[in-house]
Amino acid sequence: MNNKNDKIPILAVIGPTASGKTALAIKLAQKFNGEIISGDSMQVYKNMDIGTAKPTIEEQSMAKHHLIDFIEPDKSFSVADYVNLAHDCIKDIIIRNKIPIIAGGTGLYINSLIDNIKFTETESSPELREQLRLRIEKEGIQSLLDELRQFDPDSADTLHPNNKGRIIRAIEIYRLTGITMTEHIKRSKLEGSPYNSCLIGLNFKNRQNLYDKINLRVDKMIEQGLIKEAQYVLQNIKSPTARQAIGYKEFIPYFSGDITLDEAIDNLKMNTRRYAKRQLSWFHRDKRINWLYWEDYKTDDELILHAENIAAEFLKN
RNA sequence: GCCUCUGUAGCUCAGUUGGUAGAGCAGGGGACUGAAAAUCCCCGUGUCGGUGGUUCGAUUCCGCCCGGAGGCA
Repeated sequence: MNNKNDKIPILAVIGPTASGKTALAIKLAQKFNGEIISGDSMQVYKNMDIGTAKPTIEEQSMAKHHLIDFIEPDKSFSVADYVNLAHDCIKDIIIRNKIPIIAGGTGLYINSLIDNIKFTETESSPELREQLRLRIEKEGIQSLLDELRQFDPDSADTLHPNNKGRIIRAIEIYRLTGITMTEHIKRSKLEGSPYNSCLIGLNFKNRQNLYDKINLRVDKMIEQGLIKEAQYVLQNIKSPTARQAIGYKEFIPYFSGDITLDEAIDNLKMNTRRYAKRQLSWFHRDKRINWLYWEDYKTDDELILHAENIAAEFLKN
């Protein structure tokens, strides 16, 4: 008897940015005695509160939040770090007899966690990447593709020549571990997952409604002082990770006087919309997700009630 | 009131010496295994303002009408 009852049950609230994940996750946590584990690649960083739409102090007081606001923006952080921490987090929550609830919009992180994707021990090498980047400048991308093809023809065929980052990574992983990207992906999935997860996806039927929400939220962020926060982050933090975050990078040309504030805000809204679209692309391929659309309910409470029923049904087993 | 310019994709505009049209941006779809809020790929049918006329054929030429900008009174 090796059915799903042997597995650890976890709830997950996913969806594009500004779809209402935080609020629903808190409701579920309150209802089912749960604790929230963030599935967000940017909310892990300190000093980036407004721009990453981190749960407020008040929201954090309503439910215990994990993996938020704990790492210096100058430190590097990756999926591998995330899953290690999150697995421990889940263990801890289960021991204390509570329900783990994943909430976030970083598809790669969340899928890697719930599907128990295994990463190698070896960390990445910024030096090697820089070296390969320089080689592209000198010799062109074809040179790297030729090298890659010698040991990993599958990756060489699949990767688009313009996708330099992935090509560099495919070479890096082989040089560092002796294992090709193709082989690594295969092995990463071998173990199977210890979790049985109930995935609730939040979205709007009309894209425009999502975009209205996004635009509105950006305006709110500005009111809350995003410009000041961005100024601080851009001045004090050199790591590329923090500076590439939406809500910060858009202000670089504003602070340098190249565009107006209104232009920066418009760009921020646009980049957030595109990000939401990419998030949806990622989540759409996961057929396990129970999608709930706000327009299908007369009130927000009705959607929340429905989500609670789905979760209750799931947890019963 | 008269004169000139103008009306083409959601926006800014090309263009067709008459054979029903194309760029940029916006937007849409997709990929994704150690910086993923990153990185990358694919996608352009729209009553060519309306209506009559000339023509085998009009978005293109002509008339009238409607909308916009400027000039003269």
